[in-house]
Amino acid sequence: MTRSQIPATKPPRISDVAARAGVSLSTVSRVLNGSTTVDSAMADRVHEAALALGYAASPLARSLVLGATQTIAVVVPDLGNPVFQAVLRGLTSTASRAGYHVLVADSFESADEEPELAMAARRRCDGIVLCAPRMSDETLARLLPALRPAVLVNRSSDAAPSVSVDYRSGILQLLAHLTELGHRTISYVSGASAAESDAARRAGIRAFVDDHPEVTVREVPGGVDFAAGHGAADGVQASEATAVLAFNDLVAMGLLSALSERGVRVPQDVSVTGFDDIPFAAYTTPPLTTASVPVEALGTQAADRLLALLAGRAPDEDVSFEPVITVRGSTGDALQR
Amino acid sequence: MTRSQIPATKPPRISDVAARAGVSLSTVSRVLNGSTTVDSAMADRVHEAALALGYAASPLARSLVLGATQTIAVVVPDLGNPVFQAVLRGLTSTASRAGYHVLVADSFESADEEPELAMAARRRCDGIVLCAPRMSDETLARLLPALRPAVLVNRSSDAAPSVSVDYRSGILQLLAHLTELGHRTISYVSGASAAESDAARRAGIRAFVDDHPEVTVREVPGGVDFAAGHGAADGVQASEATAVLAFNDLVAMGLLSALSERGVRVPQDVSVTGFDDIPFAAYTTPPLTTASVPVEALGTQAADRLLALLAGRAPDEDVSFEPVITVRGSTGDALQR
DNA sequence: TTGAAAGCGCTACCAC
DNA sequence: GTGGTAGCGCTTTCAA
Repeated sequence: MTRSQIPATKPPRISDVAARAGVSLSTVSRVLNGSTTVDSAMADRVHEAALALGYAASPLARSLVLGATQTIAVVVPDLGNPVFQAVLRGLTSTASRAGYHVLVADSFESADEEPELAMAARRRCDGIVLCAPRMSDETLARLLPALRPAVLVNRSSDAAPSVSVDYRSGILQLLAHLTELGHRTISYVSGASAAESDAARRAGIRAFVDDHPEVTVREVPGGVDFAAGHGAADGVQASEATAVLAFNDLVAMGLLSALSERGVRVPQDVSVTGFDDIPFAAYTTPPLTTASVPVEALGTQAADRLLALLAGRAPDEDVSFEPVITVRGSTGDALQR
Repeated sequence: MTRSQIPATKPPRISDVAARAGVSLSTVSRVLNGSTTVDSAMADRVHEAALALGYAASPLARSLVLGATQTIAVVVPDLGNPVFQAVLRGLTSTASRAGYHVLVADSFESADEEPELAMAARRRCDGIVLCAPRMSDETLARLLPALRPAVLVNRSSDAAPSVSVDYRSGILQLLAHLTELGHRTISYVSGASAAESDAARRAGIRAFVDDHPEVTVREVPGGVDFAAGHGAADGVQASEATAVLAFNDLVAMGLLSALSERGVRVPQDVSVTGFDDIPFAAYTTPPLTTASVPVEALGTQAADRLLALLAGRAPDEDVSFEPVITVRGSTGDALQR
């Protein structure tokens, strides 16, 4: 190949700048870090030399001596999930404003590899944001001391600050909405059973059913993505429910798709709700009734807490966002059946 | 706060392992890097000590001495765009399989800050993948030598390998499809005018119109997201076109939404096409006819090339993916009008 | 085969 | 105010 991929010249080092400016390394370092008072003529010469050479201190060397990398890591279970994409986005935005870089690690839904992945990421930076919904409490507890400073997303611990969503509240609102429409037999297409967020939805369902004996909710095994929703169609039809609560919007969309293939009309034959209100929920056929979650805020707030920790400040209290339900076309009156 | 966020103990250093195993630093390093032959009894002692101490070499220190960080960076203009999300996903998957970490930098559509952002990211890692559709050729040419090794996404250069999409071909296929349906007056809702991918679409349109004098294509200023598509509805209606080519799926979805609000039926009143075939394009109302782009492959192929460069191998030839059009419900016969 | 020591590039302490 | 110099934690010659 004709195009060389090796940088033409190695980047200049601090000694090059010192030599060119005719001063010591220490002086260059001082000038460039704007610390102590330096003779202004000297400072000028240093700046001039640095500029001419295109010098910038090696972040690697600085990090080693300073003990700080100006980088934070985020571990997510699936970068293909709009929720984690939004978290990453919020995180990146807040981190970069504070001069921090972001290292991203995708565990590809493999809870087994998460501890190692998190540790590896953590060792190359100053702190970590962990989105590990399926990691066991024991593993998390064992891991956290080595990960600190760390912030948790969607799970709580007394060993680290956290930001989460009140899934229980969201599911209660969704159930109230469906009940109001006259639905009495409802299916819940569940998510990953090990996840705290699935447990929270279940708890909400139990609480609601206890208060409303006339309502029956049956669980249909699901998952967290399109395919899981699509595959749950059999179970949903078998349940004879008039409405179904899908674990999240992705599952709801997969279900919508499978239902449409079978000629089942939504919401005339069955109502469907999602969860999260991802940007595309408004554009499905029919548009999805769902519980809106401020997903990007999850990322910014997690970053805020981690940055506080890194700055030696006390992080804000743990926060739990209340979803707000958004009624669209996928839910309708049970009597229409 | 009761929960300390400072790691209980500083991580063990190589000297701790050496002391515990009763050997020199050099020996520990050799054993752990599996290089030269070492006495097996000694090696055992070292491994034992390392395990007991939970030792892992500081990536920072290793990077400094080795001159390699095992990290690659990716710069994207907008992490909220499904296309770049997919690129990131593909990249992360390939990189992690090769033992590389990924640093992600979002320029938030600010072309001005991209050079600095890219440089800052590049300095902390071994190579970079650049998605900078709006950066000027001059800036790119100036930047590239300092960024190398680098791989470009969706723009070509003789100074770096690249992977891209043949937008021209995709737009030609879309136009052929619409023309076949009888459409003669078509609107093109454009993207960012500085982007090479927009220029490629324009070139396709010009070529098509040259060959098909009976077809007229008028340009309506657009953008790259939902809002841009929504805002283009006025222009589209004013153009009296029977079909519209949206810059991408996001723009198409925004347009679909605005059209629906105005009571314009798709595809009865006007046909709409997108571009990219993002995962949600199949779920819009109506489902979107679009040109499918193997967007995750863009990321994996970019990573492959960068990893080749880093391994001192010759990267594969530049690749240009041919979109394949996927006809769904948003396009229909022009005669239905 | 093993250990001592140099050095990756930088910052910060300590004399001057 | 400025310049030596130790040292961040590690790998890798070079001797022994």
